[in-house]
Amino acid sequence: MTDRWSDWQLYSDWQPDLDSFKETLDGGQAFCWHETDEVTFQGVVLSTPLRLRWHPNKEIAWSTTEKQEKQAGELLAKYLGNNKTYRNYYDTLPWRSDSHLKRCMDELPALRILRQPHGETLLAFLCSATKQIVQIKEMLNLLRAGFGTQLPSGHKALPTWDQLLQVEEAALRDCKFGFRAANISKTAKLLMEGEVTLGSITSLPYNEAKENLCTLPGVGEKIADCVLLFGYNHMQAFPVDTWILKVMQRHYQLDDWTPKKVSHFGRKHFGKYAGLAQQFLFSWERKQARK
DNA sequence: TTCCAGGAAGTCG
DNA sequence: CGACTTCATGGA
Repeated sequence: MTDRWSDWQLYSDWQPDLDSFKETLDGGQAFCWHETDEVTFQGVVLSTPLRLRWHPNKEIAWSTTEKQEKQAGELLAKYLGNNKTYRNYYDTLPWRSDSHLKRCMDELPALRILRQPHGETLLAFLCSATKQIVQIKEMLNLLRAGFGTQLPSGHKALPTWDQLLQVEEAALRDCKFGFRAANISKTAKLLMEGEVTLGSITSLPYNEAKENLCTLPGVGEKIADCVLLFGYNHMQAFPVDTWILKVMQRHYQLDDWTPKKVSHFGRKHFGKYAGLAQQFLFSWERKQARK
């Protein structure tokens, strides 16, 4: 690594507490961040190496490698969002009438939904099926190390979907992808053929975008919702995984509901920013389990 | 050892 | 439609 990092700069549109900072970056939305010390994360988004550091006055500082400051600043503005948007999101969620949601929001008062690059989000969540977060990170790190593009700074970018076309399925299995390898290879071909493209989904409303994503092998409702929420900024998407099923059973008395019904309930009950509510519930439940 | 992990898709009744 | 299997791999 020939890290030559720029000076730290202030990110003025987010003042999180430490827990919200950590949970947002490394709580199961993104898998590219690793802690370098108690208050600092390092990662590579597309071809931009980044460091983010939390300060006790709740200011966030960032730095990138030299000559990338401009593109890094623009990327972060989209990736992390801004105070004005989130004041509206928080205010719109039904915490006034939902005491469990309020409890979850009080615990992580500055939690945000990342807005990640489309291709990287799809790739990550195709890896996510019946894997723990640490394992998803390992798979993606192996892929990055083996098949990613070398950056001038010495870091590596994740392979793009075009590049994944050149990666044999067996090589993916060597990166511990298991049965997910075939889905990645088939998806790479389908995206190349152009019936569904990551760009064409951008302009579609939530339901149509979800239908399109679900035509890709290995993408069902849950993974589609994750990609739409964490990549396409569809805040009404309500991913239902095993944790959320547990949450809705324990705290909302939805016993024996199917994931499809729970997803529908979530969008109705929590409203147009249901995906943010989902992340509060998800993070809180996981934190309880760790205790 | 057994169970489960930010599931999806195929089969069977 | 719903219930059950299989898919690979490793953590708890």
